[in-house]
Amino acid sequence: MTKINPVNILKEHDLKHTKQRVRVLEEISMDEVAISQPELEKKLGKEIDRVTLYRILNTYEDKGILHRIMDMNGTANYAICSSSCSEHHHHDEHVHFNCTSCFKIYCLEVRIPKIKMPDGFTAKTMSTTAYGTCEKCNANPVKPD
Amino acid sequence: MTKINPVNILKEHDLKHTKQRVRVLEEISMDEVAISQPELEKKLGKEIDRVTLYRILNTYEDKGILHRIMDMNGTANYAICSSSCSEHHHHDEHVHFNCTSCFKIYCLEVRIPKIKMPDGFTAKTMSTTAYGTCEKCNANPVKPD
DNA sequence: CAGACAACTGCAATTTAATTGCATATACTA
DNA sequence: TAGTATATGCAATTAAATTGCAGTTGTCTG
Repeated sequence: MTKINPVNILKEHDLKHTKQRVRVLEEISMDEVAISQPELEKKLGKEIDRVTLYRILNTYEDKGILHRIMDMNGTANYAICSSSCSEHHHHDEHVHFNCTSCFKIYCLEVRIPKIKMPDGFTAKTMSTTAYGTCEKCNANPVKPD
Repeated sequence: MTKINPVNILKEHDLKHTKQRVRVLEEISMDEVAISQPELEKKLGKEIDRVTLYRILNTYEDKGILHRIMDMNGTANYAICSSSCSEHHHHDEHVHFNCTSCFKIYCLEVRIPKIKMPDGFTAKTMSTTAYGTCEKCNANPVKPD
């Protein structure tokens, strides 16, 4: 995962520079895996109001700064978008890996293969998630934190 | 979509035959698209208690009778599993199509292509969803019901 | 650098979704 | 058809998400 600069990202997207917004970006870029809304809330709950967090995440998603990955429970997970994402088009068409042991979600460096749609169906975007055990959990079985 | 017989399905899975369970299967097999929990609740809310519906859906999923597809909003959608599904393994590895206009979810007759995982990652199941406009909405732009 | 405007944040209140416990009703078995 | 196990419905609870609004904080301009 490339090193990101929260302040630049905000500038690039015409967003005001506030400490809450910077903190959210810092936290999300901390780890190379996606982070869930509840985890974020747990980590930032003391500094950032619950509602503000929702709003920041929505703003970031709209602007193409984050992409959102739903896990099997319908919980939102967030990861930094690659630089080619824009407000109007997300280029997050890589495969995600959802570990069923530690529940982490990884953005893999694997593109989603082209799939031919049946007649009449027009696909704009694709989402693929693999479920299984990740490298860490395969190495040493571990419990979620 | 093959014609299903609710009573047989219940028998095959050692589930008691109740009118609520039959109704849920009837309703879900009505259409060839997956149906969301809220839609089901809207349709069956007069006959079946909200809580009972949750429980029936969970039971069916556990037993491999239904498979659950999460849409972009984290809402659960349900479709009848192909007959090869069992309690311990779902064979629903076909591509889903989520229409962003009418919000229907289709189970396509397209298998998810094999994708090679990075070293250390073991994938047990895969899920692929295409987002776009379905045949009906392509033919005549329409609003969701 | 100060003032003004627009936008963001936090709090309170509300809405919506999901879960749990328990009493009653219902299916299956002998 | 009586007995038992299980499913259902209701009430209450817990959790998640949204909305409105007042007060605060950034940014721009003069």
